[in-house]
Amino acid sequence: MDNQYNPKDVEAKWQHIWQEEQPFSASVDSTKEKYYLLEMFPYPSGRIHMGHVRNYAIGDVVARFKRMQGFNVLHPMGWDAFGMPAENAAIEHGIHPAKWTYENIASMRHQLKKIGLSYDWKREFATCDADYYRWEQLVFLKMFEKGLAYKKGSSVNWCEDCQTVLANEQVEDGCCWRCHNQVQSKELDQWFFKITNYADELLDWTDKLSGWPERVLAMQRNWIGKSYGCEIDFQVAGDDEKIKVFTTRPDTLAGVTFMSLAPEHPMVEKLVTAEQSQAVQDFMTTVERQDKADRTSGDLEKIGIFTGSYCLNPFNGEKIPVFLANFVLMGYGTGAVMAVPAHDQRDFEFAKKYDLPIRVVIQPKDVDLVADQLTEAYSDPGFLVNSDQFDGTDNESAKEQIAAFLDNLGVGRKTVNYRLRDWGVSRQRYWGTPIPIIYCDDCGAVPVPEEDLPVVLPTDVELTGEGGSPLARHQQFLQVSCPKCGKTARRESDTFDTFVESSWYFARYTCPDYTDGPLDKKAANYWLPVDQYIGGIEHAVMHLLYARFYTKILRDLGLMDVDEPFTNLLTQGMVCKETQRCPEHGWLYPEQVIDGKCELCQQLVEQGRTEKMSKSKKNVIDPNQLIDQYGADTARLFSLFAAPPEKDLEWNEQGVEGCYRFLNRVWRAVADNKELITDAKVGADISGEAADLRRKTHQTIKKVSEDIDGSFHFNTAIAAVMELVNAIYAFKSAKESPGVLREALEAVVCLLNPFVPHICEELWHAMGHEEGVELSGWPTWDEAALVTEEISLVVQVNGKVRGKISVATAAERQAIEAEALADENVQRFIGAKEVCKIIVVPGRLVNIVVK
RNA sequence: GCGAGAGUGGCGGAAUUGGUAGACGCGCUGGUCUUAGGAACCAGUAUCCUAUGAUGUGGGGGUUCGAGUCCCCCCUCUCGCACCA
Repeated sequence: MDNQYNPKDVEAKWQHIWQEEQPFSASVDSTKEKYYLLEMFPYPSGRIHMGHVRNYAIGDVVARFKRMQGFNVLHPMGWDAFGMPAENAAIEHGIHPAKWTYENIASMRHQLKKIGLSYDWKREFATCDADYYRWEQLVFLKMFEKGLAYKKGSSVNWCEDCQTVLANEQVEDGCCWRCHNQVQSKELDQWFFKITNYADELLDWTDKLSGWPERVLAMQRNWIGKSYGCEIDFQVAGDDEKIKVFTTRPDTLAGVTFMSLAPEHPMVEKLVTAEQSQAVQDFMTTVERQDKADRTSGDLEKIGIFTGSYCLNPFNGEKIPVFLANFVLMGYGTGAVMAVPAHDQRDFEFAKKYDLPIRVVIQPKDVDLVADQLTEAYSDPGFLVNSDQFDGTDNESAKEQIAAFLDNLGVGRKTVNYRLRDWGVSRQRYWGTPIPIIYCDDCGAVPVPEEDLPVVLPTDVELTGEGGSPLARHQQFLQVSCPKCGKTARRESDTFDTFVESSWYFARYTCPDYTDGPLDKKAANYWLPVDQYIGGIEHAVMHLLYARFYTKILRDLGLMDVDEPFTNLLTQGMVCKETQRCPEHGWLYPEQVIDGKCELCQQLVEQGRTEKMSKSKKNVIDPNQLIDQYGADTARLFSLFAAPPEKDLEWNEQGVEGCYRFLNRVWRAVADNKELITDAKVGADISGEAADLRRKTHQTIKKVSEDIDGSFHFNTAIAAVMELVNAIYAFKSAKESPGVLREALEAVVCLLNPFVPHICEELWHAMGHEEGVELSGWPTWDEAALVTEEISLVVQVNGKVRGKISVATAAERQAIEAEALADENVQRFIGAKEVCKIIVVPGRLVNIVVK
């Protein structure tokens, strides 16, 4: 072997071998315990960035570790290939989205292979492959059949100039990102998935996903937003119509002094009287303007307007005014709120502003609330007052009793409300999965017959960014005959939200080549659920919730038998770097700064905050350059060593060099001792320095095993191996005990293999092994080697360290106490004081308590 | 405002059940070897101090023989949600 560590040659060699021999391809084997490891697949933007390197390095550690432990590991990779950037590239550069996407995939695949990740590349697919999305179309048809996919009107951002629908991220300050025209809202008929049917199951399982970070579960619970309450009908005065409200506080019903409706409420037109018509018009204009301007800004002033109508409180028949209020949302509850100013802060502020009555109906025990002296709403528990037969009842039981009372009268009922809305999946875009529906004037929305799938996305389109989706103008695509009646019909031109593809790709990896349906049930049931899923926290709600929902859909369609897709979830932190700025040239790339000066004008560079690596701030490190300079193993090692996976990682060039130095040390440790350790065995009786190194070796095996397994403390695992390497360098009895040295070196190579696989394979073979290091298995520690004859204990006097003693491992308590008391410095601190207690913590310390 | 998490040397970060605070790495200091070194190796590196001594894990209380760790109050920061009726 070479005396010099040369990462380029070593990495090229092993990557070639892995390419040829495919040692990481997995197959169903019911005799072995499976382990499905998955990292969130990337969008093929064209370039790998440091966030990817970190994400995939973390995953690869687990994959290689589990494989060494003997698990049957599935570790696939693919491409989340539909989406807007491909269309934008087409508009800007005239490249077809398909060409752009597949070229990006090819270059990113090449980059990923240079990192040396242990993927089963045979399972790779892109979601824009018709072989993938055809099954998504089939699942959609089944969902349509079961009423889980349905159509309803919904508004989108619309640019009149470009004649196109805009995604939220294409709207900047209420204007179109391309032409800066004011964005309008437009009502379109769109497809929805009935995720609300699964709201309870999705919520209930959040208590059972013990392998997920608590904050992700909290975010999902919050998102689902289940609340228990009551729906109450308020009769409109002088009319048959009723206004339905949802409230979580039926106990405050007697305190209702007005009603607030969302400005978009369907009954508004009917309720507004002639006298109020102009005022309401003005109000509506204000609110519309506000809506756009305030989407990004914070608090909004609470404003409202009287409709001129009244409704009746079903509890006491009181006539109360109906207002429109800007803070009432049509999307939550029923879009109408019974206002109780004494006990709800928003209602309180509103009542104060418009001089509406306030009536206290909940009294706390200790203070006496007086309506016109309140400075804020009282929303804590208490007893009912001003509520007729319910006076004196505590408000918690009053919730039940009043709900029952209303139910009896037929004007109210207990209900459950969710913040979660159904999932809108229609996108007026080209680069996505076509929705397999045909519209017929006579038959309505007709599903494409299964045998006609896939509905293939046509490639002969022109993207201009104007005039809406190219599919909506593509006559050959649009014109079909109705599958039911044969008449001329029109194909759906919308495509799916790309979150649909990412909601089941993990299942398709278990059987990517299956041609008889979306999933090979046997393979899916063997591999799923994913044992460990790894990705960014930014997907905490949308992607992860949709994937959970879709899993339940696939289960209920009988395609597989799992309830939840991901048993354990790891959300890794961002990769950050210090920003640098030139007073004249703005943000600078790291390589533009030479000795703290701007390369363009020699001015002193200002050091900015450490922020997430991003092109716009130019605080980026290109993984390709890094790998060229130091090799993939160094890049991997640094991203695993500098911070625990779930925390943000601060990039530091000197830290990278430190990792490179460490790998050099490891290399030399083997190279320098190669002859000496050939065929060396651990001797029968070893003592002194050799026993110490052997203990260190086995301690390290234990520590690294425990740090990786389950807890992902990669940084401390690597630190432990560094200590072992330091011990190897300090070992002076190599000639006498080459076997102990060999054992230590082999441990280093095995333990490091999941982190830096190229160098480890090379060193493993250099040490004379025929088989690969992965096949050698994960090393196990020998408890006997951990035992020492003597241990060192700390002696404290009143909790402060005053000395150190060395005692036999098996020493009795009495002997330890005596030894501790005999220590000279300890005696000095005891002095004339009385020893009242001696605490002995085995293996740790002795604490002498004196008075 | 609500929810979640965090605050430890010059820096990134370590510290099972409460049990030697600062592992490991970076940086820095000194040394060895070298024509030279930004290579390699060795030693040192929380603060104060003459000290075998005192202080020290955001601040203030408390529990304990003993608190970075447990309890109470407060401060700061990060993330998520935000008029949710």
